[in-house]
Amino acid sequence: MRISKLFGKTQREVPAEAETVSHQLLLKAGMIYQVAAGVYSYLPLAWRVLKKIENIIRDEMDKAGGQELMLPVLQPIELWQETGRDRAFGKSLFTLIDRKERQLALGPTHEEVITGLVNRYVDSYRDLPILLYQIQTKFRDEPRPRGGLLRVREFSMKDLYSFDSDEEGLSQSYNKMLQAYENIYNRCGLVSILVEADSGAIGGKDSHEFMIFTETGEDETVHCPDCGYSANTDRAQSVKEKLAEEKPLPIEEVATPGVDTIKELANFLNIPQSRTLKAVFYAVDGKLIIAVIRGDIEVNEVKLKNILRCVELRLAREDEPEEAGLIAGSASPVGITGIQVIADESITSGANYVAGGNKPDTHIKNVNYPRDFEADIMADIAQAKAGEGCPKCGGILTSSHGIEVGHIFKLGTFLSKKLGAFFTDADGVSRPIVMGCYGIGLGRLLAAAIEQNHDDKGIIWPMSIAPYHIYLCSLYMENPEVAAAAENLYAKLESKGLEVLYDDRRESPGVKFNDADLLGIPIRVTISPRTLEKNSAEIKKRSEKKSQLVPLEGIADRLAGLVSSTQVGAKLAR
RNA sequence: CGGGGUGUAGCGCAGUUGGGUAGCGCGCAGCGUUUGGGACGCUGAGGUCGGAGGUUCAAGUCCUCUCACCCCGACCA
Repeated sequence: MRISKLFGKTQREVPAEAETVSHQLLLKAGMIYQVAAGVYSYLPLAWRVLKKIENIIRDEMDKAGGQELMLPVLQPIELWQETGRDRAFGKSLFTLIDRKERQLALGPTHEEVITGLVNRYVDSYRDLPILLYQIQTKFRDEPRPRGGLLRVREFSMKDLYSFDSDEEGLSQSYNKMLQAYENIYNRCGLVSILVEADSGAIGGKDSHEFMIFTETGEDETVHCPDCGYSANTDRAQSVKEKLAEEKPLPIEEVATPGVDTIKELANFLNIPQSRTLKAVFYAVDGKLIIAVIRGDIEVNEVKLKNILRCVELRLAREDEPEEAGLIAGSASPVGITGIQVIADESITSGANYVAGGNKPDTHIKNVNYPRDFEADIMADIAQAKAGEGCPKCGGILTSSHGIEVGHIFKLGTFLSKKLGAFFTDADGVSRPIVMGCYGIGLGRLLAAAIEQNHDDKGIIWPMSIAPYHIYLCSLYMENPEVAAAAENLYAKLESKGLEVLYDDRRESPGVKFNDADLLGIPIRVTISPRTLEKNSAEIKKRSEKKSQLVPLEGIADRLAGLVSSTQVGAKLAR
């Protein structure tokens, strides 16, 4: 491809609104164009990258035994109502009304549709297992699109669905996908890590995410350097600081004027925050509840939501506890009735906590569970954080930010039961199909690749997903010898099947070199009067500082070798 | 939805306080001189100042309403 003909230009300046590196570089390189919030056009360079990623994914899915098919974006809303996932997705579901006044959803994912399809064609255990996948556009009306391609409302995604006759089969399918995903990230030149995850609106039991660590990642994970335990903080467990056991003392009121946060309370009484009990109010599907947890620990809302099996969970507004007759700032479950109390397991150890007095400017000392209050539900609703103990081995957890580039789920049978997808087993008994699903967002993967592979000059594409292999940079195109040599080499490289981006513009060297660095093509070949004096061209890898002068004689073969030898990228970390 | 912010030429911004002929840099077009790390000179094109309503002799600037986009929280590939 000649740059003089390429649609899209690099830009010197980039809109101030772009904050993440990948967003800035994609805009600066002229690879994407924003049409609306979370909606982008891909220009040719970005599209080439996306197709390369897609082909790697397709290849690995096929190798794992997947069969590709195509499913509709338009889906009747009834299908979503049948599984109840219209409520789980809530406002994220794009819906529209057709001319006959029927409500349709734009598919945010395709479990419902594919299960219906499988139901029609699978009758017997002999038809199982089966792995089906599609790579296509999905729609989610995200509350807040952000970070360029990292979080958008319309995006290309690969989803594979597995259908097995039992849990054992599901595990096998799951492991196949696990391996395929590792291969995908590896081939895309990305270092990813597998972490335990929450399944969210998709539903199901076990799920894992593949994370790419970056400074700007929106997900937080904890991990244990000792045993390798890794989990998204959405679901991570941890061993909290242990408190000394004490003999329970009698309850005692204490005046605490002007104190209404845990921090103030601890300071006021000169005790650690871990000796206090915190009461957090949530509105759960319109109803008020209290979450009780040790003062030094945060409530994990994902865990809480899962336990309550609710659709909407949010922190209560300030006026809501008051309306219920509760004193925000001095609230506790002690002596409270008529409101659901969910307590964290952390409060079962330790003793003689300080809790709210349910009266203004008053707290109570020596509160002990279960002596002084009851919990309707006792569960782990604690947020894990770095420095706490590993739940598996007791090591010290660390944490890091990352981008979720893949998510796999063991769905089990809840969708097949709801949608009536049953098969007949070897004993002639009708059973629900055991399902799994496995997703990768292509655009996000593209953005993550940039997040992980760039420097202050621009992108550094891994060879396997680079839009082109070679940036052919000819300096002083008006010099006929340069032009002739460059054209000659361009033709030769293309004839060898190499993908060449040929900078044939009459621009100054500075412009060309800067664009080459920005666009991040893995290998740069420069031809100029200077190199031609020695019958040579200069070869430089984008990822390295040094360059070398190479004779034009045989250079095409040499470059072909260089391209194939740099195909495979980083190894997967686990 | 809650909080914060921004809308002026394709892009980056100034001008708004205190109303008075719409500006700068980049980019774009033409000519010339240059050029191994974002060159220089001259000439030129390009703007419903996000939109609607209002105040005023006069509105980018003041008032009201509204829309879009970005950032922080709840959601996800």
